[in-house]
Amino acid sequence: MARIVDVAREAGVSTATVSRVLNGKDVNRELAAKVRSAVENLGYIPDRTARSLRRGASDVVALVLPDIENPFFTAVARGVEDVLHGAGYSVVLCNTDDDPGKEGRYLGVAEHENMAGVLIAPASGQPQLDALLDRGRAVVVLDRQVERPVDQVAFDNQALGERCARELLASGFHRIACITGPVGTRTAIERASGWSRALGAVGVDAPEDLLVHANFRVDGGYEALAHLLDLPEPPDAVLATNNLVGVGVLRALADSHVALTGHGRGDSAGAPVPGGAVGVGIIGDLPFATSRTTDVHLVPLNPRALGTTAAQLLLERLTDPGSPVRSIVQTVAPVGARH
Amino acid sequence: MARIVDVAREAGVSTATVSRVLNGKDVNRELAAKVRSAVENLGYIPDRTARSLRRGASDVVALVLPDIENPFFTAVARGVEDVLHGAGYSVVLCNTDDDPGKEGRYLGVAEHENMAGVLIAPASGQPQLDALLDRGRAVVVLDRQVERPVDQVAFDNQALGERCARELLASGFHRIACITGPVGTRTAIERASGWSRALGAVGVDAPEDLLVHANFRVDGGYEALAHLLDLPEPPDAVLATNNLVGVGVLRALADSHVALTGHGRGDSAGAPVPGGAVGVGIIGDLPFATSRTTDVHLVPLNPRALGTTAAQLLLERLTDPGSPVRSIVQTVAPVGARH
DNA sequence: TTGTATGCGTTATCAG
DNA sequence: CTGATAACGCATACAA
Repeated sequence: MARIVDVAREAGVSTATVSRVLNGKDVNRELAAKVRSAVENLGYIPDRTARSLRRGASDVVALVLPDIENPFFTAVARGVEDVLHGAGYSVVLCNTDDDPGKEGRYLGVAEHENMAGVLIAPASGQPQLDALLDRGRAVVVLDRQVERPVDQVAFDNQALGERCARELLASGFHRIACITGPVGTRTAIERASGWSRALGAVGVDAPEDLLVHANFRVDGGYEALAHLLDLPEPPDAVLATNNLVGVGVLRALADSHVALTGHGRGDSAGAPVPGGAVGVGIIGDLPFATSRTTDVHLVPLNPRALGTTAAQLLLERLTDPGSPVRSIVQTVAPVGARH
Repeated sequence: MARIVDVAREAGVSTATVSRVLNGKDVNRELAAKVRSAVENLGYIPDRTARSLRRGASDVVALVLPDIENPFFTAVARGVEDVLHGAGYSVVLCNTDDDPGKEGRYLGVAEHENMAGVLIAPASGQPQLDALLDRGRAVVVLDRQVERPVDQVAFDNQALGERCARELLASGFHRIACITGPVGTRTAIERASGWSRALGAVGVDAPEDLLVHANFRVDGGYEALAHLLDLPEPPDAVLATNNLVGVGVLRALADSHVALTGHGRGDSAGAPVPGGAVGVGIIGDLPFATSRTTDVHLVPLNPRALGTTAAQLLLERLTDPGSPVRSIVQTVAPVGARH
C-alpha cells in the first residue's frame, strides 16, 4: 500500500508538499504536477483514519433516523447520501426506533467517534445535542423541528394538514377524522392542527372525538381506523398524517369491507352511513401500494429533497462553522395532487 | 475530553496499563480496579480514530446493498445492525443500485478506509473482492452467492421457486408464468429454475414464453405482467420471484381490472380465460400492501435473520481469520404460508 | 514557497 | 506484570 512518503520519494519532494498538493494549498506548479503524477503512478489514496486523527474530526456523518424501515426515511437517506458521498463523506445510518434512549446512545457514539457531523430526525422534542454543539460539531435537525438555535429543515406541517383536509372538504366530505402520530411528535401535532384549522375555516369545529393519536406506523393507522368505524357517528373521511398510517387505514378498510371513495355525498344534510364508503387523505406517498390509489387524496412529499437540503446545510456548516443558524421550511408542492 | 494519559495519571499507572485493562489483557487486580474507577470518574471513552490508526483497521463495517429502498434489504440491514452494533461496530450502508461500477467504488472505499469488514449482496456475479480478501479483510457475501471461497449466506432459492410454484399448482392453476429478475442475477435464475422444476415434476414443461426476465423492481413486475396478459394464451397464474416484482404484478392487475384469485379452475381441460381471474404467487413479503392479500400465495422470507446470520459470520471471521470458509443456506420456512 | 520536525491518541514492543 | 517509548499516517507550526 502506497503511503505519503512513497509519493514524496517518487516525486522528489517532502511529505509536506505532497500533503499541500492534495489539500489544495499553494504549491509550485511543476512540483504539483510531479506530485500528481506520482500519486497517479502509485495509486495513492490518503489514509482517512490518519487524516481524521490529525484533523480531530473524521469524514463520517451520522444520519440518525426514527425508523429506517419507513420508505419516507430511506428516501431521505438517499438524498443525504447523494450529496454527502459526492463531497467525500461517508454516511452512517442509525436507527432509533423513536426511542430517546437509543437516540442518546447514538449521539454519544457520534461524539466519541469524532464524526464530522450529525443529521437527525429527533425521536423526542429534546434530543441531547448539547455535547455535540459544545464541541463545535456540525448538526442539522430535519423533519421534526426543535426549539434550539440549530440548523433545521422541515416541511410546513400545518400547511400540509390544512391542504389535505381542504382537498377532502372540496370533494364533498363533511365529517373528517384525523389520525395523527404521538402527542410527543411535533410533526404529528402540527399536521393535526392544520386539519383542525381547515375545518374551522369552513365553520366546522374539529370534533375532538375525531382526532386520534396513534403511533406513526402501519398498526397505528389500522387500529385507529377500526376505532373510528366503531364510533356511534363514524366519519365519512379520514386524514392520515403520514404514509404508514395511511397504509394502515387502507388495509383496515379493506379488511372491514368498507369501500374507498374519492368523493363524499356532497349533501350537507346527511350523516355518513355506517358501513358505507369512506374517503381517505394521506400526507405522504404509497410507494409499495398493491392496488390503484386513484380514490386516495394524496399530498405527496419529497423526502429525498428534504435529505439533499439537509445535507447541503450540513456541508455549509462544516465549511463555515461561524455562519448564522438557518431554519428552512420546505414549501408544500404546488400542484394539487390526486394520484 | 479525557484522554488515556489523564486516566493513567488519575490511576497512578502508565498508559500502557490503562490500555491493557481496557483490552482485557492480564493486569494486577488492584491496578485494574484503580484504572476502572479512574475511567469511570473521568467518563473516559477511547478515541476510535486513534485506535483504528494504530491497529490498522477501523471498527466500521460496510454493508453494500443493491437497493436500499427495497424493504427486503432494509430488513437485512436491521438484522446486521442489531448484531454488529451490539459488538461495538458501526455499520455504513452503501447503495449500489445494482450497478457493478458503483459497487466497485464502494469496495474501494471500504479498502482504503481500512474498514474491519464488508457485508455485500453483490450486484453482479463477480464483485471485486480480491483487493479486500488479499489484504485479509473480513468479507461475507449474502443473498446472492458467488463462485469463490468466501463466507456466504443465502436462501435455497431453487427450493423457494419450487415451493411457490407447487402452491399454485396445488391451488388448481395450470398455466403458470414466472416473472424473475435479470439474467445476471443469481437469485433470479435459481428461483426461476425452481419454478421450472416444479412444473416438470407434474409433467408440464415450463413454457419458454411464460418465463419473463424483468428488473427486480416494481416497474419490472408491472411491465412484465402487462406483457403476459397480452399473450395469445395468457397464463392463469403468475409467480413473482421477489417482493417488488410482486407489488408490480398486483398493481398491474388492479390497473387492468383483472381479478386476483386464490384458486384456479381446477379442470385440467380449459385454457385460462383472457381477462378472467389470475392467481399470484410471490417469493417474499408485502410489507406495505394497502389491501388484503389473502388471495396471494406468499412464500415469506426472513431477511432480518439473513442479516443477523451474515453479521455473525462476519464477527466470527474477524475473531478467527484463519478458520475455514463457510457457506450457509438458510432453510425455507417450514409452514405453508397463505397470508 | 518548501522542508523539517512534531504531535494527534492509541497500542505494541521491548526492557526491566 | 509493568513502564517507557516507538510507531501507525497524515497535517501543520516553524524555520529556512
